[in-house]
Amino acid sequence: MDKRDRILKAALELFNQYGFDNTPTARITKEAGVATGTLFNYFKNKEELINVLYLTCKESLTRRLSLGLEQETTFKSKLKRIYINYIGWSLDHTEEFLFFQQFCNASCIGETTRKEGLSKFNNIMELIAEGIEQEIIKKVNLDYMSNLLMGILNANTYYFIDNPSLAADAVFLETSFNFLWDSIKN
Amino acid sequence: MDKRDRILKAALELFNQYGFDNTPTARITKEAGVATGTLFNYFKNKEELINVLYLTCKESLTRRLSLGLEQETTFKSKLKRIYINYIGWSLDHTEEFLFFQQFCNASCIGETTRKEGLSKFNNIMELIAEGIEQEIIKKVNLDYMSNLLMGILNANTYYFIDNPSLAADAVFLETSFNFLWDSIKN
DNA sequence: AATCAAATTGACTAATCAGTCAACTGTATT
DNA sequence: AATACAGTTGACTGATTAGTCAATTTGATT
Repeated sequence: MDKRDRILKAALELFNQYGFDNTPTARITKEAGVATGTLFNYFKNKEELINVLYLTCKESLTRRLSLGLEQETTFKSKLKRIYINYIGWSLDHTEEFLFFQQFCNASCIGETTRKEGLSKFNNIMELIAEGIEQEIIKKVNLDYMSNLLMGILNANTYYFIDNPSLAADAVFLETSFNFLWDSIKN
Repeated sequence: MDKRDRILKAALELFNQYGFDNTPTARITKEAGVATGTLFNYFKNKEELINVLYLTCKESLTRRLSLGLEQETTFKSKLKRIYINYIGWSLDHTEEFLFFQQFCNASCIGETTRKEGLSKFNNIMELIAEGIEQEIIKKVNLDYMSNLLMGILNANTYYFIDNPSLAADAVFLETSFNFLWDSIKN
């Protein structure tokens, strides 16, 4: 792993544990095993570091979300695939998931970064819009629907992270998806 | 309003806007119109200040949640009352709601404070447990259920805060509750 | 071996901030 | 008027930290 990656990895863990402002850059570089100055060779400043981290994580997540999506034929099965991919990614990348939860609304993430991150969800938003149009799910504002879906999704994910053994339990995974589905289905 | 209250109010707004570590105590006292030393007459240190703030807000919320609850007779109507009270409180106390969202898991809130805050929800947890026992709502782990309920509740609340005009719309309020109810009902 | 550029280093600086404390103020009591 | 005292003040201190930069190392090329 090159120095840039080691810095990103150390920053991820330390930002999660201590927060952005309570993590000295000296601590990050020490954890990464490089000199304090090296961080500023790869990143203009501490803010750029966390913004790069944000986009890197988001990209990793969105790649995972579309995995196997083309095989699914119905709206419900597509949504379920996304649901399972989201939880799977979060269990495989717990640090990254928790990083999002903590920093998705933090002011150290710039407006540009946030928008770039959101745009990666465009195709999912389109899928949901279709579901509403075709009256498969309840007819409400798209903003409302996506907001609610994220709320349910994250609540479930937190639970699976706290109880990782349940994630292997296909029955419970199905049950948990039904909480989401029953909420929105027409 | 006495100086203590002015300090709490200023801290609430500034912590929300800039975060705990990015809010100098000097800024809080300036906003409150008192000297920098005065903060430390009322609070041992900056951490005690945010912990007191947390418990003060939580108490205000829990008082509101039980408002008119005794008039409701069925499980569903009780839950709906709590739902409406929660959203109503959050709209009346947006700063306090956002404070919770930002700091409920922050490390500056002590373990003791967090436990004391959680205990205020005990009677609501009991209500939910009854709903499960009586098979009115789906049979799952109480932790899972409360986690999911909070997720749906907060997602809805965020939406109402962003679209305050909708909160006066009784039909939409009903619709939004049905997303929650349909998710959990048996 | 000699040369050069790019990467890396870590001591250092300028700035910031939590909390202290000696001095001051206003009010109550005698 | 004198005394006492709780509340308030804000200049100050010791500690911390983001970012700099001149010196050093590395590794490729001739």
